[in-house]
Amino acid sequence: MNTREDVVAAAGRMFARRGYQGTSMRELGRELGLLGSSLYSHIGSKQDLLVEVVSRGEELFGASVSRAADGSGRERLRGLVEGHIDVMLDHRDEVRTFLNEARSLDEERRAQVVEARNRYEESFRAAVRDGAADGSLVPGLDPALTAIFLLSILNAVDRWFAEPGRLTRRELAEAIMSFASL
Amino acid sequence: MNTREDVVAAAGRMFARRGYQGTSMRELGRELGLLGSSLYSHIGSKQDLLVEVVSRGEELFGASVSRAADGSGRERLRGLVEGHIDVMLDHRDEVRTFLNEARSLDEERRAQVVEARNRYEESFRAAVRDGAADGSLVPGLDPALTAIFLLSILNAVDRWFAEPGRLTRRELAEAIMSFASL
DNA sequence: ATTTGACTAACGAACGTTCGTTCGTCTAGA
DNA sequence: TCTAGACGAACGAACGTTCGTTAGTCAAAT
Repeated sequence: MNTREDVVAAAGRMFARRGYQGTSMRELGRELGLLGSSLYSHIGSKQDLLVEVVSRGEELFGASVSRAADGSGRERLRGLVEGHIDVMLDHRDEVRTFLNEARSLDEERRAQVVEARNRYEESFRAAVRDGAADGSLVPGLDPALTAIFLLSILNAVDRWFAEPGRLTRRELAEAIMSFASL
Repeated sequence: MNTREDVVAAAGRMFARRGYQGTSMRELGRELGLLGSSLYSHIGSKQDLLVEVVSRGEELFGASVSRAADGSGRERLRGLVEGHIDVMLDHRDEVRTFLNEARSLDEERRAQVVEARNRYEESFRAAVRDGAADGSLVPGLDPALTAIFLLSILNAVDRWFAEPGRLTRRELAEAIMSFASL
C-alpha cells in the first residue's frame, strides 16, 4: 500500500533521473507497482508533483541558510558550504529536480524559484562581504564572483562525489574553501 | 527556404531552452515557419538531430583542447580555461545540449559522450600535473579536484555571464584562475 | 527535366487525465 | 458487540490530445 508520500518520493527519484518531461505517469506508477491512473488517488496532477518536489528542494536550502546564521563572515560561509554539501548529498533527488526541472514549472512558480535562488546566493555574498569587513576573510574579494564560483562548484558536487570515497564531506568542504583560498 | 543547417541550428536552440523531450517536432517546425512533418525533408529522425547537435558540442571542446597543446602546464591550463569560456559563449545552444541532454541519447552514443568528457577532463588534470612538475604552478595541487572544480565553474558560466557586462571574457578567465590561486 | 523543399493527410502509439467501480479498513452509533 | 457508512487505495477502460513519423503530391528553382 502506497501513501502520498511514497508517490512524491518516487516522483523526485524519476524526475531527477529522467527529467519531468521524460517521466510518464504510467512509468511512475510502475515504479510503485501501480497503474498510472491510480496515482490520482494521491495527487491532483503531474504538475502538482513537480511543484511539491521542487518546493522541498527550495525549503532544504532555506533551512540550511537558517542554520548558518551566526558567527563571523568566514564561519557563516563555511557553514553555508557545509550545509549545501549536506543538502545535496542527503536529498539528491529533490535537489536535482529543484536545480534542473524548474523550467517545467508554470511561469509564476518558476519566478518564485528564481527569487529563492537569488536570496540564497545573496546569503553567500553577504557572508563574503561581512567576512571582509570583520577581518575573518582576506579583503579585496569580489562577493558576487565568489558566490557564483562557490555555488557553481557546490551545485555540481552530486555529479561526482561518492560516499565512501577519497574524501569525507568535511574534507570536501575544506578542499573547496582552500581551493578558493578562504 | 530552409536548409538542413537551419534545422539543426534551430534544434540546438530549442533543445537548449526546453530540452530534447520538451521539444516537439511541430514546435521545431513552427520555429522555422514549417510544419513538423516538413522537417523530414531535411533529417531522418528527431534522434538524429540530437546526435548532430551533441556531436558539434563534443567537437568544439575537442578543438579547444587541440588549441591549448603547447607551453608550460600553467599556460596550457589557462588556454583550456579561455578556450572553454569561448566555446561556451560562442556556442551556447550546442554546449547546453551537449551538457544537459546527453541522457536522451541511446546508450551507445551516450557512452561515447561520457568518454569524450573524461578525455577532456583528463587534459585539465594533465595540465595541472605538468604545471606542478615544470614549476609553472605551485606544487601540492590535487589534479583531480582542481580539474573538477574548474570545470564546475566553467560549465556554469553561460548561466550568468553576459556580454557586454562587468567583465570581459579575458577578465573572467583571469578571475577564475586567480580564484583558484593558479 | 530533375531535384529540392514544402505541403496535406494520415498512421499507430503514447500522453495526462477522468470515470465508475471494487475492496478493504476504520469509526460511530445502535 | 455488531453493524452502517465513510474513506483510502487501487483497478481497468476510455477520453481527447499530442507525439514522432510516413506517404504521396506539388510548385519552384536549377
